[in-house]
Amino acid sequence: MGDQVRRNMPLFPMGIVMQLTELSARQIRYYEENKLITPARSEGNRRLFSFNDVDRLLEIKSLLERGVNLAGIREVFEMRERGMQPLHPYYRKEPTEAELHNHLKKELYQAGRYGKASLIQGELSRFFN
Amino acid sequence: MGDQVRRNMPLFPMGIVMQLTELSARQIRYYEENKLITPARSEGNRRLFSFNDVDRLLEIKSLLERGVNLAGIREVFEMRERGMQPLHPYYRKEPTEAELHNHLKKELYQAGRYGKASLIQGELSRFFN
DNA sequence: AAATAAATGTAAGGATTCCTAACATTTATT
DNA sequence: AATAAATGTTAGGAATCCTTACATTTATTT
Repeated sequence: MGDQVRRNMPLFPMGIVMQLTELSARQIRYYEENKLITPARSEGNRRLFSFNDVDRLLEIKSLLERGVNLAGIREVFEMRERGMQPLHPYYRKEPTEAELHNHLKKELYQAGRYGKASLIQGELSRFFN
Repeated sequence: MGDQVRRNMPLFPMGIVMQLTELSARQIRYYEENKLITPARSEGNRRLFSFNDVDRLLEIKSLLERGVNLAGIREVFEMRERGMQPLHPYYRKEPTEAELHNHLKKELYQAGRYGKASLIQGELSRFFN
């Protein structure tokens, strides 16, 4: 339990995360804009990223490289949060039904391969122990 | 081996390290001035601290709270680096002989107690796994 | 193929964080 | 009391990051 706390501690500034993930500031901010990450902020409004944030960014990058778009990635994350059960159309809100689900399925289908393994392609935290 | 690499990665800016250690910027810079830590620098000359740096700072703080002065802490660190063998007066340079050794010994003597355990009193890295 | 949308680049202006240097203060040692 | 050690405080300047807006590239849709 304290583990999640630690992994969520706001620690890294933008510059470091850019190096760690090899993403541009623009990309990182755009992903935040799209609710894929929610880094903390300093008193002066600067982003402070946690291990979990960095992990997420690495995963986002990996999925993007596999051709999944941001909407798809959002789905993946939501699925994970809801406990791995894929969303049923019945529970969907407004804009879709099976479409999005199928779309995602299709996207993920041809993605069952290896990531680029740019350096770390999973959990950054596991990198530090 | 890659472990040491990771623990030496420059990751944290001054502000975060201040929070993590509850030390002032002045203190941290002063300890660097006295060769107790050697944080990396960004291209723009900003300090970037590693896990090892933070660990060291926490240890410095703990030793200071136990009454050890900076010279004593320097000795402790040197001893550790040289493989735990306490320095023999014979090998000392110029300014001292048994004095410093005794001084240190005396300092450490009344210090065989518990630290304040401000939050983390050992290895920060162990905090993240 | 043209239009639209998604993802990223780039630039400007401003705010925050950090830097060094210098001097002041507090605490301990001589 | 004088000196030294450790820390505080302030000033001026530089680096990093912020948001906003517009441009470009790439993919999708009509």
